[in-house]
Amino acid sequence: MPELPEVETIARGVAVSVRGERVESVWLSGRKQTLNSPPRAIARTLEGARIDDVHRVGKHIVFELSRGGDVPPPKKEQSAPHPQFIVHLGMTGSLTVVPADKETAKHTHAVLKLSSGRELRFVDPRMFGKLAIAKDRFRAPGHEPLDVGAEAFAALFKRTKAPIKSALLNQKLLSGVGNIYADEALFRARVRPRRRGTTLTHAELHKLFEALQAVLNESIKAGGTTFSDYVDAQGEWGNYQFDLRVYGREDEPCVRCKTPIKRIVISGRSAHYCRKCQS
DNA sequence: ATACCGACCTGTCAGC
DNA sequence: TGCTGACAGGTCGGTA
Repeated sequence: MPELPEVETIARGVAVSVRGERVESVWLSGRKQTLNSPPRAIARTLEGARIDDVHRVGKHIVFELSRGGDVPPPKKEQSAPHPQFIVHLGMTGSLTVVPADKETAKHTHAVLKLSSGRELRFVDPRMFGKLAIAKDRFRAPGHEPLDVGAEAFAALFKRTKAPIKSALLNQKLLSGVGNIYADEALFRARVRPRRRGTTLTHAELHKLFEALQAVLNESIKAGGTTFSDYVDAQGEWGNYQFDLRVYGREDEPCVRCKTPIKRIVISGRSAHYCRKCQS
């Protein structure tokens, strides 16, 4: 489900709701595939911890934890940085902060009881999402799409032989771009998804860089894209689905030239483009 | 080293 | 109505 703009929207919403809260207890569904750390480590790290902040790294949501007010840590751990709680939403994950008496949704895999009496709930029907604990300074494998410079961006794709569409989805290059925004950025830059990175000119790479920044920033402003089930921390829908120009518009007329939008499959993912506008 | 492919899961929708 | 197959916003490990 969620790509960078959706994850950013959720992280901001969750941050406003839970900053400063203490985690009183943790319940996990026990489904192992939803966890990337042992359940005991997750419970032990979270219980009693204070949530200092919540932010996005790539497609991950990072909770910064501390134990302020507790007994000071033993000396050897003095320099140990604060642990982090990492949430990846996969395709269908959602994270909401709700009153404790709200009915528990099907496919709920984690519930954090907060000091305010509310609960932070992780729901994920397809179980592609993951919960984990990081020791400190969690890093995404690739560059942040909104922080990378134009030259670094160009260099990244200039040396990859894969179709540019696949390269944009490769989280080791850029962390945060998914299927929707890859298609949208390629359309705006007028680049065909099957073009190999090595064949792109510097001008094309530069246009692609600008296009990607634009679609991501515009979508964050709109609160992300809602297709079926995505909602932010407050349960609100995003609005960027109304601004999509190619994604999900197979056979509909191109907004620029009226040619029907094509859908093809590139390494197992659908790619949408205009065969006239994108060369 | 690089690049595809299936697998991991459940839900929904179109077509028969 | 109900079955079947295709498809879905993501990522991983195995294989060529």
